[in-house]
Amino acid sequence: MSTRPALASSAPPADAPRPSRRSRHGDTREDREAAIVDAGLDLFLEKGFAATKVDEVARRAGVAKGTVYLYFPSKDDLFHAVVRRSVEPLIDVVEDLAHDPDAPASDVLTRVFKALYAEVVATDRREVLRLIIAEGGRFPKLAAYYHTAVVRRGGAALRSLVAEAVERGEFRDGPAAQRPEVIMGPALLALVWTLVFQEIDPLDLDEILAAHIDLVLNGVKASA
Amino acid sequence: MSTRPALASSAPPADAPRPSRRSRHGDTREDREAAIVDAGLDLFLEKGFAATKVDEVARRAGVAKGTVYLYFPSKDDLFHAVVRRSVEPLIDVVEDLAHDPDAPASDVLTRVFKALYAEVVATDRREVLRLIIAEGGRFPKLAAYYHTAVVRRGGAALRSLVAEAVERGEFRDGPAAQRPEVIMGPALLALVWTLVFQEIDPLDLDEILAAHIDLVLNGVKASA
DNA sequence: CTATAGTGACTGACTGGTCAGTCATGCAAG
DNA sequence: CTTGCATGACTGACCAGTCAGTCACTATAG
Repeated sequence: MSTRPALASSAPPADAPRPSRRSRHGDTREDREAAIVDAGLDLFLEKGFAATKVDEVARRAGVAKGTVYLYFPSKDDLFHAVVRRSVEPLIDVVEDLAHDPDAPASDVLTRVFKALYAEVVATDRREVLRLIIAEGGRFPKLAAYYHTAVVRRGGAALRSLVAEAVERGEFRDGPAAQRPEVIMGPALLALVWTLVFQEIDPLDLDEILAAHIDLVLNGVKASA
Repeated sequence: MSTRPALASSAPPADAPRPSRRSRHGDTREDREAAIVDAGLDLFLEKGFAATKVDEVARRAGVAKGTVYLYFPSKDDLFHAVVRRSVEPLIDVVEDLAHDPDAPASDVLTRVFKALYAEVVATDRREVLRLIIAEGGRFPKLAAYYHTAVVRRGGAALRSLVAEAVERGEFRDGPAAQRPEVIMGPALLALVWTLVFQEIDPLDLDEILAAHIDLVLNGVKASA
């Protein structure tokens, strides 16, 4: 396992272009893996980790249970892949919006809030957060990944946005400007509310978004 | 089996004072039930519903598995009892603080925020919210209970507090005052952050509390 | 007061069912 | 023919819920 035998004459070079043989059913290795992850995404989001059966994921992906284990060593690993797959697209969207150094910070924030409500809170993507909260305790690596991929990156962007606005005199300095994470709070509230009470007492997201923007901008703007 | 013989002369009257026999081990029925709920509380909070074994709850409560089923018809019912038990104390604490019609609303809010951070966000009680979020989907009754017991009640109190402050001219009217739920957002953010990222990147709750108060009060206060 | 029958709280081995992960076999592509 | 992907029946572990039996205590009889 440690050293290769020296006689490796006809051994394929390490950088062999991977035959990439088509699978039995005519699709590529990547297609199948994606199908499995997609099926897992649906089911994990819908039912959580424990209640989702590997067999079910396999059937929804159109493969047999054993096939799942050709692509992922365990249910845990499949779960990680699923979360990664569902988080990554989010990041790019938001990062694009936030990077606009010349616009007033209040415009940038408004735009980001609107995007978050429309693209996350109001869609099934919010379920990702349920997974993170629910399973984060049992999968510390999951929490760590999410922290690195989303929280740390988003926090840094937010921090610099606000710091610049303070310097420019657009925002008031103070405890809130020092801890700009708090301004995302109302969006999280809307998200969690929707997750838990959607059926019982659905939130009017437009109103909440307006209230959020109103509260935050008045809370941090330098007094006129 | 169906009817008693008519001669039941010395039958005890229906209103007999219930001997209230002590249980085999010398403690009362209520003691044992409480012990089981307490054990369940620990374990459900720590591991979630699916990962907690009834046998484990029983052992921690110092009884046999079968005994649990003498007190609760199913694991689900035990779970409900556990959540109810852990939520009820919270409500009273906060409700007391909030009811102070003569104080300025900003003082009342500050007091409530401080209490929430100290009594919930900074303690194991925050785990209750993880349960609600994680299992709310699979137990709609749980979400409904929490909504009635906590959200609806708290929301009503908050709404009237803010409405009065607006009338008095202390708070500015506007979208935020119309949807005062949003002002609780940062506390929820702190709570969820702590739940998920405690180990990785712990939050300085004092700073966040200060930022929260700063943001919210400046966000809703009528301009001087 | 002692002996005996009655009560019901408590126990834990057992059952039936579920499910993650394995592996002998089949089969299509090269 | 050979290679290695794909299959799904199978295994072993696990666990919610059950129930026949035990035992501490109570009530009544002698």
